[in-house]
Amino acid sequence: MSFECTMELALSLGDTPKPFTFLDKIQKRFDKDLRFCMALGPVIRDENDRRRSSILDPPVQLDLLPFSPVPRNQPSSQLRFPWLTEKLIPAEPGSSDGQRRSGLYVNRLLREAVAVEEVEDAAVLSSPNSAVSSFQMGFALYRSGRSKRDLEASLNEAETERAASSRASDEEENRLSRKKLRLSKDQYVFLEESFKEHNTLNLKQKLALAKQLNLRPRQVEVWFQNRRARTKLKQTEVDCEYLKRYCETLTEENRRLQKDIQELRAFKTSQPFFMQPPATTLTMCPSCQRVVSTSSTAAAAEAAASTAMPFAKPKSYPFSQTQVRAHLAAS
DNA sequence: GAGGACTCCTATCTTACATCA
DNA sequence: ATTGATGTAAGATAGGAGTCC
Repeated sequence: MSFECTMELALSLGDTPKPFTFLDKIQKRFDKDLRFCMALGPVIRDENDRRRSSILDPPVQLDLLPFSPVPRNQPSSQLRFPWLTEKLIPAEPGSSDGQRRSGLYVNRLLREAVAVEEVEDAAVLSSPNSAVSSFQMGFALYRSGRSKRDLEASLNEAETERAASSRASDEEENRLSRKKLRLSKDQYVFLEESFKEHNTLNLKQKLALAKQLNLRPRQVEVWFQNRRARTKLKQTEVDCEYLKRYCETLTEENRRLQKDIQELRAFKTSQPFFMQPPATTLTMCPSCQRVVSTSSTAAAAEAAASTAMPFAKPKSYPFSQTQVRAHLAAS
């Protein structure tokens, strides 16, 4: 049960808040178990506004002043405002902490209102905040003793009534705009197939796809964006794994070559007069099993030493992904 | 060159859903 | 069988950068 009334909007600034006169009037007129509710809703001026109101209603209602538990002599500035508890209105997706704590998400309502227009004319709006220009602030009293659950239930009830009187498409859009979309399997498969063909869309393709899948163009656009981002992420993970394995292979190879160098040096020291290096030495890469010719053993040793720390100071990655994969596949 | 429209990328939030104790 | 906690995948948003006109 609610009571509509006209009242003064009192603001108290500074350190010595004065008691609001309308509080006395209210408490004399009604029983003491009252609450004060402020509502934020759309101005309904014409049929378009009325259609929008099916999305925007019920107005955001804020339970401001719990009269009964607060002693009369307590300064109103010390009242705890319930919208700071984050309970009355759910957090807005993507909002900053500051916005989230405020619990009042006008932008959300604005966007939801815009969503209706977007569906109606398939226009892609780049600035969703521009469509709804004005709100009216309404004040109402309602009897306390009702929990927030009751309040929400009554809001839902009111919303149901309003929704029933609005167009079916609005109702559907209202539901969709509040619930997260889950693509059907068919939609998903179709989008996947499209993505395989081309992972970016031009405007024409996007509109065609949206029409075919009964989605909004923006939804198709977002799906492709997310798909690209997650494909890239997975590819990065795969590449990272490849590089890790390649690095391990090189490290092992380097360790073995260092050991060979030590053995050759030891051999050279023990038999200096018989150490006549051949003009050409054939060596085999242990990973890819390719035979490599070098002009001398010393050159081979030098070449081996130069690969000792291939990732120590990389200026840039020296191999293409294809080369790395071919190398790993061969090994 | 300035500015608007548009797209893409990236980071992040939010929600639906699955899994498990 | 149910339920709450938790993790993950995916839809959605915001903001910055680049491009085109």
